[in-house]
Order: sequence, then structure tokens, then C-alpha cells
Amino acid sequence: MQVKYNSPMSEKTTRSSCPVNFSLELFGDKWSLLIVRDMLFRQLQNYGDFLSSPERISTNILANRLKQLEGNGLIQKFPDPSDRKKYIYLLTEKGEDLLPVLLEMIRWGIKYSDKTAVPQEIRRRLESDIDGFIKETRTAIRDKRDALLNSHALVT
Amino acid sequence: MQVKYNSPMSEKTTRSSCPVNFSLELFGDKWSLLIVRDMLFRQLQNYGDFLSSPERISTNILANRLKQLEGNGLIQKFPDPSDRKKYIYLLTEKGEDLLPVLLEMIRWGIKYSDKTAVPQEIRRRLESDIDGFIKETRTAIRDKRDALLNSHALVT
DNA sequence: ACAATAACTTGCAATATGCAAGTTGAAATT
DNA sequence: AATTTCAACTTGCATATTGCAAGTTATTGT
Repeated sequence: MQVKYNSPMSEKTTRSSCPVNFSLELFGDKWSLLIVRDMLFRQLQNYGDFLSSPERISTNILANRLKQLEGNGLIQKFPDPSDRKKYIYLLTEKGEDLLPVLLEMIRWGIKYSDKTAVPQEIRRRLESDIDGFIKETRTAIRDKRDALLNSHALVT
Repeated sequence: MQVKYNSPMSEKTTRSSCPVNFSLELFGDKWSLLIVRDMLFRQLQNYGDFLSSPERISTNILANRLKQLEGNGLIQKFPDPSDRKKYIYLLTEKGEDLLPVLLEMIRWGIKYSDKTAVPQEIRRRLESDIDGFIKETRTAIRDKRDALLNSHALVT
């Protein structure tokens, strides 16, 4: 079998030990953070969901990015207990920790884009209750992860 | 003359009106934020400086990214008053506003990379004095920009 | 058994990247 | 005034990544 994607054998050589560079090597492209965004803010969790996101990622790129994100420990893949032909992708804690990065990108995007589609409620909380918003989002994700880890433990 | 890079005529079609996507379309690649980092934290300001950064950007990519960043209003290019064969690249306010994004990426990178090279002083301030650190960095950048805008006004 | 559906893979053209070498224009040197 | 130097790019080209369309595989539901 051919070695492709980010398998251990095709390890990318890291360009430097700067943390910015480290981050960019894991998610510095036009798609990875959109997938993380969909998981953080839109509760999307399976392949088809991501495919229907408004940016229209193509299926081969999606497969590749999911593999990379999983390989880098940002997401985890589970069989869907309620539908055996589906899989559920969830953020790990490492992936969940990208929330502050995403939030700052959203603030910047809102400030400099003429036309942003952000629900007023989220916009308000970004301005006046960012800590509460972070906590709430994190809790929601953790709950989902815990629920699935349990159900998965029961199934296996 | 051929139209290349991000000239108005080759305008990229935007994939969606999400602010995360907006951000990614302007700096979602492996190099742009490294240049911004060099300007924010390392006081680099000319072509040769960026070329010698540890990640070894190649010269055509650097030229391309500087043009993009300038075209998108994140940086500005000035003739160097002290050396007429040099140019000085400085962040605009729009570029400077990426500081919080970069800082969150640094926090994440420090947390998840085994081997990060971050001066202890910066690491400490990230933890205990992030607001002060932001203010200080911003002031330094603004001062430089103002100084150059004045000198430039005098020269032209 | 047969069609439908979710999650991918494959083929291939178009685009972007990385490396080496070349060009340009201002300044200093001869 | 001609020549060299140097910073800032451009160009050519091989390789890698992307994007689009179509195909494959493994469950299910009928």
C-alpha cells in the first residue's frame, strides 16, 4: 500500500521551532480551520455535513484534511452508534483548544469584512461575554465527547 | 503588462461571508502569518530580513506574499530614507490587528509543541500580562509607523 | 435481490510551490 | 564615466497540491 497523506512515514520536516510556525504546519491552509469551525460552532459531525458547508470543500480535500487533523490529534473518529454507515468526527481537547484562535479570527474578520454573516447573538457575546461564550462552547463539546466515548465503550 | 497576483482584475471569488473564511482567504497559508510575525515580534522590515528568517521562505514566494499583503491592506511599503536601495515594509492598523490572533496561536503552539523556542520573558507575559504585552507591542509598531510616515512626508 | 446512501478513492487538468539562476536600478568604488 | 556591489525582485522549470467529475465500497432499507 502506498504511503500518502500525513502517515508517520511521510513525516513533514518542521521548518523551525517557533510556535507560530508549529501551528501553521498543522492548520495553516484554507480548509482545516473551516472544518474546526463547523465542529465548534455549527455542531457538524459527519462527512456529509462538512461537504454541504457553504464553502464547498471538495470530497478528496475533505478526506485528506480529516485524515491530517486526526493524524495530528485535533479530531477523533467514531462509528455512529445510531447509523452504522456513518462516522462521527469530534474535536479532541487539542482541537477544542483552537477556540480562542478562531474567536480572534472572527473578531478580526467582523472588523474588516464588509459583509459578514454572524448571528447577532454571537456578535454580542464576542464583545461583552467572551469568557462565558468560551466556557459554554467548551462544555457543549465536552459533553458530546463524553457521551460518545461512553456509548462507544458500550458498543465495542 | 500581464495581470498577476492579487490585482483588482484577478479578484479571488470569495467562498462565503463567514468571517473565519474571510480571514483564511487573506492569510490562510503557510507563509503570510510568518511575515506578520516577523514584523510584530522581530522588528524585521525589509526584503532581505524576511529572506533570512529561520523558515527559509523562497524569494518568489516572499515577493508574492508581500504583494498580496500589501494588496489586502495589511502592510505598507515605503522607500527607506536611510538607504535608497532599500524598502521598508510596515504593518498597517489592519495588519497590526492580527496581534491577538498571533498571540492565541503562540499560546496553542507552546501548549502542544514539544520544542518551542520562545523567550522566557515573552512566555511569562503571555501568561500573566497579555494585555500589557499587546499594548506595548502596538505602541512600538505605531511609533515606527508614525516616524516613517513623517519622514516619508518630508522626503516626497 | 435491488436500490439508496454515506464515506470515501481515483484520474486528471489546473494551480501553487520551491529551487536556482537571471534581471534591474540605485550607490559606492575605481 | 565606467565598473562593481547590493537589495529587491523576476523568470524558468520541476514537483507538489488543488479542484472537479466520476467511480467504488460497505451498509441498510424495501
